[in-house]
Amino acid sequence: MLEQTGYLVTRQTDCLPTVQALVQCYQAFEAYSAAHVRDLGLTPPQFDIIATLGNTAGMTATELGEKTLITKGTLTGVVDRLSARGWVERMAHESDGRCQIIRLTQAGEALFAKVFPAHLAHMNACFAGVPAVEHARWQATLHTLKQVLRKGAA
Amino acid sequence: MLEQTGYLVTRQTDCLPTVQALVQCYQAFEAYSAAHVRDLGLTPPQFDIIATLGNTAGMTATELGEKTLITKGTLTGVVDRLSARGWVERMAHESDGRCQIIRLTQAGEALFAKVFPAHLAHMNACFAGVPAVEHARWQATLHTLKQVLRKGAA
DNA sequence: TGACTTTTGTTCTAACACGAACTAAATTGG
DNA sequence: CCAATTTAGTTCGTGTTAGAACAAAAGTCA
Repeated sequence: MLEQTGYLVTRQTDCLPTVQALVQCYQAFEAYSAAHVRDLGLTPPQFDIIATLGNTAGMTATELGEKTLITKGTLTGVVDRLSARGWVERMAHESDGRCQIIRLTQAGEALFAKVFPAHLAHMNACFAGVPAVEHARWQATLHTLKQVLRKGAA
Repeated sequence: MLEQTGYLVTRQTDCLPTVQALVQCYQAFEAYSAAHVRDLGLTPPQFDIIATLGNTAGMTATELGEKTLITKGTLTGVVDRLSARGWVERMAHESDGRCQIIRLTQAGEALFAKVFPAHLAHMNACFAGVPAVEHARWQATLHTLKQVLRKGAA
């Protein structure tokens, strides 16, 4: 059946190999990155939040969720656990009673100063010897592909 | 401090933009794909398993886990739920008492025949008008990047 | 001002994720 | 042939995930 459609409909390039390559690529990254984050004593979302709050004066939960792509329902729990360990704190917003500012504590800043450079070095080690030109090519390709996927979602 | 290292050590290209582009690209795919899978009444892991078992005579849980990249501990639960809905069944392995064969039931085959082509079409719609050459470029780039990330993990 | 709407964050449910501990079945070595 | 090891799958604990329902605070507009 499928073989006979070629001359009737526009031949559709199969996107499966592309999608599979993307998924496998991402999973390779995730495996490499998450293992190290775990060694640092954090979960990937926890690391994301510490990294996002580092070197800032804090931000609202909504803003933090947008930057880390963590939905608000999930964010509550993750922030709860980070707060319980004394790394972040919630503060009332000065003018908007609905908002709260989430920011690193002193201990959180210390943790950030320790784990962020360490993880960056771990990631860079993976890319040792890769020229900047290659990075530029990768980024261009990934941005194009991202646009295609976002366009489809609209 | 960081600005002064340039002449002492090999200049290290920052991999962060590349990694961020990969993550954003994957999340764009995931959002687009998962929304449709959910509309089909399945979760992404459930769809993965149905798709993997389709057009096969079944396979062991270990094999299924390797193909879908679902950890064995997680797989038990996902298969439990699919089994409860009557889409897959567990069968004893003929020679190895530790193994079991997991395969689609009749209802599972019917589900596969319905949802797999539908989801493939949904994905292909996203890539309408993209020439095969572009797909080839994307796949080559993603494979290269995957190799880099896997090499680091070794 | 006061009803309507939007925004913010929490809570809830169902499901997934991973590693570790565990049982049972096979395999290996001596 | 039997003890030690490996492999297959389940169970368990902790944490993440999305979406939906919810309450409180702001904002809108007549």
